[in-house]
Amino acid sequence: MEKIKNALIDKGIKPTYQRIKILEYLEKNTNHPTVDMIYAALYKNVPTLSRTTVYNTVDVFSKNGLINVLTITGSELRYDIHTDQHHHFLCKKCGRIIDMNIKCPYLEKAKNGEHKIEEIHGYFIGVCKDCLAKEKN
Amino acid sequence: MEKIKNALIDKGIKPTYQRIKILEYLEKNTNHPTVDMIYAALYKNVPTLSRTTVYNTVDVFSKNGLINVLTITGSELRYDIHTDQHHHFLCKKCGRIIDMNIKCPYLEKAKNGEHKIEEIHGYFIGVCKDCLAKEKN
DNA sequence: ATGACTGCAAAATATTTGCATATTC
DNA sequence: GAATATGCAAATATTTTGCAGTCAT
Repeated sequence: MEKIKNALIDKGIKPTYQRIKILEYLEKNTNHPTVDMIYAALYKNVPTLSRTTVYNTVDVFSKNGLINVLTITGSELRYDIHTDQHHHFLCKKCGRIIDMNIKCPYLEKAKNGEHKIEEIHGYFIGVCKDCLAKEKN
Repeated sequence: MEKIKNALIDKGIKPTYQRIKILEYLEKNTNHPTVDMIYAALYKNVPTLSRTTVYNTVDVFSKNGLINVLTITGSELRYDIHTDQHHHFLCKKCGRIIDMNIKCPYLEKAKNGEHKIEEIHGYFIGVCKDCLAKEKN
C-alpha cells in the first residue's frame, strides 16, 4: 500500500484512501474491469465509496497514464493497468477481455504520418478457446 | 437506388424503403456516422423514420457484414461501410474519425492462435493534421 | 486554513424492449 | 395472407453534473 501511495505521489496525484484502493484493485485485477466492477468489489470494504469517485479516479489515472481506457465492448468503458503496449481479445460468448501479446511494427510506423498519434490500440473479436471447448460438448 | 436494393436482396435482407435509404446514406457518408447522425440526416426526407429502425437496421447490416461497428469513441457506436480492412484514427480535438490505410500482417498472424478470431480492429488516437495546423496559430 | 476530493441525487445520453400497426413478397 | 419490419413510448444502463460537506497537507 505504501508503494502504491508513492506511485501516486510520483505522478503528482494526491494519494487519498479511495485512490489508493482503486489503484490497488486495478493492479491485482487484470480482467479489465468496468467502473461498476471496481465499485462493487471495493464497496464491501469501503462502504462510503461512491460511483462518482470511481469515475473521477479512473479519469485522473488515465489522464496521467497510469491506466488505459478500453472502448472495445461498445456498451461500457473498461480499465487496464498500463503496462507495455499490448492488444486485446474480446470473446463475444463470455464477454471476457484477454490480453494478447503481439508486437506490431507496422502500427508503430504510422506514427511518422501526418497526424500526431498518441495512442495505438488493437483488438480482436471472436470466440475464446474456453468457449470453443464448451461448444464441442 | 436499384443497385442498393439488389445488394440487400443478395444478402437475404428485405429491401424496405428505410433500409435502402440508410444503406444509401452510409455509402455516401464515409465520415463514420452515429445512429443519431443517420437519423437526423434522413428524417428530413423520411419524417416517419424512427431511431429504433435505424438501430435495428445498422444491427442487421453489421450482422450481414455490410457495415462495420466502431467502438472507438467510447460514448457511442459509429458505423462504417465495409470495405477492405483498414484502421481508424480518432482526433481528440475535433472528434473526426479518419481512415488509415495501413496493412498489418502481424495482426493477421494472430488468427493462428488458440482463440477463434473473427474481427480485427486497429485504431489510433491523437490530434489530426488540421487541428495541429490550427494550434500553431 | 484552503484548495482539492468525495459522495449524493438528479440529469443527460445512448441504447433496448414491448407491443400495436404497417409493409413486403 | 403470413411473416417480417416499423415506430412509438417507456425502460435500462452508463456516464456526467451541481453542489454541499469532508479531507489532506
